[in-house]
Amino acid sequence: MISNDVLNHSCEHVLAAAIIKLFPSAKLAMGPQTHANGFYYDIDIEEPITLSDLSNIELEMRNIIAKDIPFEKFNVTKEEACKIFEKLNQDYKKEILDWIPDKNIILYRNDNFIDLCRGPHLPSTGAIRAFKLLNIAGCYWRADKNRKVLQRISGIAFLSEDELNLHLLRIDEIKKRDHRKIGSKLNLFLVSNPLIGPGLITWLPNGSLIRMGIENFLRKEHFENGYDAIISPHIAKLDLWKISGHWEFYCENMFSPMKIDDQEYILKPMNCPFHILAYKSKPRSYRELPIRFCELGTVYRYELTGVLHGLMRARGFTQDDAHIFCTWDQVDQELDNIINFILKVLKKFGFFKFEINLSTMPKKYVGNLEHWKRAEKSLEQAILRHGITYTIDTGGGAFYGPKIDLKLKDSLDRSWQCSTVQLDFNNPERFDLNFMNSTGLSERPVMIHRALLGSLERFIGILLEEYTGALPFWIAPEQIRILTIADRHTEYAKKIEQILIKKNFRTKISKENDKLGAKIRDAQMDKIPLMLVIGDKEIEQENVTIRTRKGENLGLKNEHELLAYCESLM
RNA sequence: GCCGGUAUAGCUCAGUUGGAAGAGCAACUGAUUCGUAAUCAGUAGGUCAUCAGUUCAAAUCUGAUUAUCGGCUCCA
Repeated sequence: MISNDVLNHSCEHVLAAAIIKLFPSAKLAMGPQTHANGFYYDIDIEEPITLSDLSNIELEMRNIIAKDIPFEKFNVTKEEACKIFEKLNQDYKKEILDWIPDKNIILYRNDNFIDLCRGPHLPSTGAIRAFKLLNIAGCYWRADKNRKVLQRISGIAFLSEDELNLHLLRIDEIKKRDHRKIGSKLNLFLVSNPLIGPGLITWLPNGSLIRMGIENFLRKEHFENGYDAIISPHIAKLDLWKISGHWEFYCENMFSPMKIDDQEYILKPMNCPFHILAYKSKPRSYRELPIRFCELGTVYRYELTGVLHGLMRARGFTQDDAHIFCTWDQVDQELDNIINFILKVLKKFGFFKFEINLSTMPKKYVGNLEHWKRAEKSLEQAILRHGITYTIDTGGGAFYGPKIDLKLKDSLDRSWQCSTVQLDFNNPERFDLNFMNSTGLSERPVMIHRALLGSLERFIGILLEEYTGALPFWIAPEQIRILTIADRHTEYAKKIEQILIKKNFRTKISKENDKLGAKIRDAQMDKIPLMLVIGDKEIEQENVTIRTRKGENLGLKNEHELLAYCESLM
């Protein structure tokens, strides 16, 4: 059984050999196989490679594969390797040799192409059955922006044409589902208006309905789970961010201060300081704990223009944020509640597969070590109690405490990080938070930051891609469209519309002077979950005919049956 | 921010060697009153992203700016 890693790795050597043949002056940098089933090679080459060059390179690669050249492994000393790459004029390889501690170096050879490589490889190039070059990109040597920009050619290899085609279909499917395309087709949001600015989102009526639907759902759930609401401003004095430590540790993600009345203010990158001050607004007793403050808080973070991506990565976004203030004894129970809450909410949106990442103390951190260890342990045990598989990201925590991130898996098997739970014993310290314990002594509470969906914008992006815009009934901006056969049916249609609106369903009457077929087509294109057809027959029997987005005709229903059916979809 | 693409009507896109700005859909107007994915006809819609430059002549060539897309974590 040949692993994908070995296959991709070998294909990458074929790519390098092809490039050297076509561009003899090219200097090869590095070319590992990627995590996502593929390979790339970074090369330093004078002339820019364009997409049209890829087919030539592919052609040369096919030649090499057709010749079925064996991969020969051989050992040399570092000095010998250095001489070989000197002769081949491969400076980057010589640099890589410097980082390798071993005295003996493994090289691989195909024909007259030699590369520095640990292997393993396929026996020969002929074993590569299917591959494709996908992309060209620029990137820095060793990801260091002070060093030379190289050209990266990336591609993918498989053991069979079928697998390759499946993969290409998947790439196609991902492109088709791009939330930015769906968003503009369905008039959901503006994200690229040059007068508003990059990474800033304006919700159009239908998009606003989706967002408000989610917000209403979240509010209801939070109140049922013992949270209290906070509403905080979008800017605050720089001093606040100095106390919280953000100005010191997070300033590269914050927008520059603005001057108001000789004081410096900052657009908020987080909601927590406001919730902390809300906690501090009066003396607290142990009887009040845990205190759970929630807010759909819009935050602004500076992101490099190059990393902005529709709703998925924006400069202004709204978090379903909450901060829980509790005693150390209450932490475990609270963590359990939060994980249950997260799973419940994500399942409501149709996500059932998850992964968890536990991120531990980073190099840049505040607080004492003992608290860090205790907090990391609490988080780990909370995960274990829920039996979800998890991985540990050493050093990936926030500067003020460790965290767990929950990723959901979508139907194309992509994972998205949404939920996050962070323990914080630093801010209570910084802001001098207290409560009176049962023995009359002042004690310091622990703080838990958590978000369920993360950013509403991003989550809606994920939903749109998951459902290709055809959102479930309960969250669809327009749930029901009423289609009349002829003008004389409009009056009855309006009556049905009023009945539905009174029950809080979102519905519209199709206004076009079109045939039924055209109205159905429009509704299908607009991804409306339910259509009600009204003609002579329906009016006569005081019924409507229900047609679903999937094309099912559910037949005639009276008012009561219609409402019951709609209710069942909520 | 950096590297490389891209920018033409609301949307999807044509536009040849530099020589009069195009189509389909959407919109609007009129006719049609129709039973489960497109009725017909007509009208209107543009500083070819912006600003400079080359040229007798620029959507087309050059430069800058803006926006946008793909990358910039994986260590032989």
